[in-house]
Amino acid sequence: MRKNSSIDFKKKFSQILESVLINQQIAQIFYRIADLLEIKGENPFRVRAYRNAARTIESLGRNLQEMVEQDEDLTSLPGIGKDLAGKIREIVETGSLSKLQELEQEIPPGLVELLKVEGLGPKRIKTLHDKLGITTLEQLRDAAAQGKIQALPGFGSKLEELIMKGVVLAKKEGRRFRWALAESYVTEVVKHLKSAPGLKKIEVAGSFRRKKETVGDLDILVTARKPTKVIEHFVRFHGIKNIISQGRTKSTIILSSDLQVDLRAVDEESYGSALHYFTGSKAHNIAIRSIAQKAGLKINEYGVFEGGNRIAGREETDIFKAVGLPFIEPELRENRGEIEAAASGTLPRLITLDHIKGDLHMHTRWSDGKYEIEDMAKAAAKLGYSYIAITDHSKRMAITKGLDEKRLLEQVEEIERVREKVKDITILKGIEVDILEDGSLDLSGEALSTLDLVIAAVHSKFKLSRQEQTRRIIRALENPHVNILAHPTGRLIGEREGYRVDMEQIMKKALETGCFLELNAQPARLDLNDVHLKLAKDMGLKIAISTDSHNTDSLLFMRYGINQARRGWIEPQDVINTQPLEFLNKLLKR
DNA sequence: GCCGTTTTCGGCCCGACTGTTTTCAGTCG
Repeated sequence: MRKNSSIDFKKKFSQILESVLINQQIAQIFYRIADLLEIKGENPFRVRAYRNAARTIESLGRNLQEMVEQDEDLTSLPGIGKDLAGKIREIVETGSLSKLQELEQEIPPGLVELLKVEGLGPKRIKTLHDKLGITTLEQLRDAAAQGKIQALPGFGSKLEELIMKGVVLAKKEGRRFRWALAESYVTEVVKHLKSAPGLKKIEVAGSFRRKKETVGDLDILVTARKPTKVIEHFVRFHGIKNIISQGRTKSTIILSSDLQVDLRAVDEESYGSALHYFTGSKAHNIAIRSIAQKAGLKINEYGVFEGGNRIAGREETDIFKAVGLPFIEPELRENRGEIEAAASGTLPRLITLDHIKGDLHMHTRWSDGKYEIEDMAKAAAKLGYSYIAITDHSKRMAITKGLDEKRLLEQVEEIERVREKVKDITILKGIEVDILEDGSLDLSGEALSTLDLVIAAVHSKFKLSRQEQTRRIIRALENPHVNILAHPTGRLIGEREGYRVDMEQIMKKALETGCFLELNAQPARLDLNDVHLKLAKDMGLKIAISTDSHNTDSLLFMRYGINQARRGWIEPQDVINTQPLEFLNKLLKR
């Protein structure tokens, strides 16, 4: 009896395993419930509870499915109480949630889509539904076109116009910009703002300052003699598609790229608190304000207040001081434990670009790179590095002219010649060898044993099941020649999901075999992500931050890798290519 | 729905802008 039910359980498990990554699935269900409850007009704090829980789950390193299986106490997770723990259990065990099904019976699912329309929130959507029976974006568009909306109580012609525009944009909504791309817009907008009359301070806050891998909009904070002048100047930026709002201290524009930019002007005496406030994250801010509240203080973007008196706010550190904490780096401000760490004096001393001593993943003309070994070495030496590794593709990557055993040997000889010519940097002999479908490697052990380091990578068969893909990679890590697993999930931000793997298992295996995981610094990869990095750190697994350069310029991508590493709480000693060559070589002897 | 070194009940971050208003609701971040 018991045995049977456990078999059923396992069967259902594996079905879920096959479908979606369970944590993401659960978070999505909770977000959806929050939207539905909001439209229903439920208690906003209940709505927030679902969103908080979803955020916790998204940034959880552990696999919830395993936690349920091992009967761990889910209520120890922040924002998860008895009720939501039960719901998580239900999702893991049955693959769905009855509460969600009930809500979707009750509320037309199309209404959730309407939330994406600018200017429409739960209250207005409810009115549109109750008075006009609108349940879809199409019906909304038609009603607006027929002038039916402006006649509703609380609505008017302006709002109707806004909705008309909003319906078109709603479909594109949700687009996020890779950090590096956002940076190029930041540069332009900031340059424009700096020519504004009377501008004093300027800083880009928001998720951009937190170095999030993608950015939804830009938040720019300024101080100025006459803020309205700066805002007037702001809305004259050449690349504007649309001005959403323009007030005395605040304005929002949409760039022609569809990137939204918010500008906020504050007084000097409020600059620090405003910077903290607009840097976020929202979850971090709420947590900080709650602490302040308990201490009888009030924190808003204008300062820290006791009674009616501002007692601080000029510097960002003032905010932390007010709640008895040391400064917390922006990259950590996600309410993922940074406040607790600050309180206990265990904040990480985050890695910086200066700590990097070399780059362990790059390509040359021997495969799909654009430059010679010597060019790459000289460019890296200019960056002040003391070593690099040349890691071209192996033969399976035919399209890249990947190396077979014979050409690898030739390349090794070539590296030895270049070593004679370029003396101010050490060139390590490496390879990025393909992991074949069964987990074996694309080159013989004999060939690999001549090298200083071996990076193994998945470049094919992305669609294997989670179990098969995990087994494949684990087998590769068991190969005694392998040192580093490149871009461990294979994702391309905004383009391609990663292949499905059990990252915890992979990390355990890497730790056991003396392998390392790569943080690939290509702006489209940033693979590992912040949550995985934190997991690696917590497990004591070291990483390599590498640019995977195919030309000399992209050696500079290292800084994107550093951004990501900092979001993952990574310190210099967690990274192998911060180490001097001698120690690195020891680490590479597994 | 969560949470608790003043609380197991009664709180839950806080302000700007817009449009529709004649004093404010709704949305947004």
